[in-house]
Amino acid sequence: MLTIGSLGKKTGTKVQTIRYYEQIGLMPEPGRTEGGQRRYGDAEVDRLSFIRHARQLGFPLEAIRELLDLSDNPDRSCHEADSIARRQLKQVELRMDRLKALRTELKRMIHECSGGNTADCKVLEVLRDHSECLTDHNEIGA
Amino acid sequence: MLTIGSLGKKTGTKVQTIRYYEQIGLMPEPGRTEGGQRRYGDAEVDRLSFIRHARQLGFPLEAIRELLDLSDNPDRSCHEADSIARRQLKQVELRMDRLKALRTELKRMIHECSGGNTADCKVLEVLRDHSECLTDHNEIGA
DNA sequence: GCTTGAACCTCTAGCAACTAGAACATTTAG
DNA sequence: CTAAATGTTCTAGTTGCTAGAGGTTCAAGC
Repeated sequence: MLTIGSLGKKTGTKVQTIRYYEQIGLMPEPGRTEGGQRRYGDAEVDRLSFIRHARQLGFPLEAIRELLDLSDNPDRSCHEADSIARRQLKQVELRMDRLKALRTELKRMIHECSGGNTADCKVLEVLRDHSECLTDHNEIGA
Repeated sequence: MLTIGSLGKKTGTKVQTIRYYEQIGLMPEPGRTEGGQRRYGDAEVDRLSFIRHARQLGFPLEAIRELLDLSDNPDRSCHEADSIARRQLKQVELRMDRLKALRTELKRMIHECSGGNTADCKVLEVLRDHSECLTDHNEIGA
């Protein structure tokens, strides 16, 4: 039986985060000692590892909730899990495209900075006048 | 003189967002009508456009605050604006690297999904066992 | 058995950058 | 003059945690 601290160490998760996952129903309410401290078993280690791994891959918690649900029902179709993963891939690709445009613009901005005073600073100039931009960048909402 | 709604339309900003920027001191307190409604002039259009454009390039509001400050003082060195932009570029490149690793892993996951039931779903399997991963992906904190 | 210190407990509030809604006031066009 | 559109303030919600206050429990050493 593991304390919350050792579970955290085993899975690379902060203690607060584990309690947060419990609060939002992503982790089950574990058993407690007489004194009221949480104690975890192997199933919880697996579940938390799953969650953390999915988070590292950028899945939002709601998607992870669905994936856990699918994982708990081995007879359901794999199709749903597949489509969640595809959705996530789309998100990642969308964000990559946006970042690519941003990088282009930022590089151009910096490249042309001559180093005088701000009156003729290229960085500020570009920010002042969007029409100087070549790419269609929009990071807001990414 | 523009109402807050027309300023929003002109700059592609939601009304609430403009008020939020005012609240955190990024936009100045504008003049008001007798009835208490905000009215804006050209200077505010420029300032808000600057903010929005910087946001589109992913600059955090605190960086934008500094950039606006520099923009307001034309005799200060361009160097600071330049280094803020360079910092932003670093961030963008870091995030791109992470996303690249994520994409690789997600693609591999989906590619190998055979389409049966979840008992032998590759997506879930990969999430369960990190050791199946080839790349060092970590999107958390990105 | 007792003490001590690390780790645990709950609860609240904070982060970024907005967004949404309630409940009410003002402005403007017909 | 009325009605609709737009404005006002205030509060709370979003995502995914993180930090702190103030108190309790556990395990080890003596």
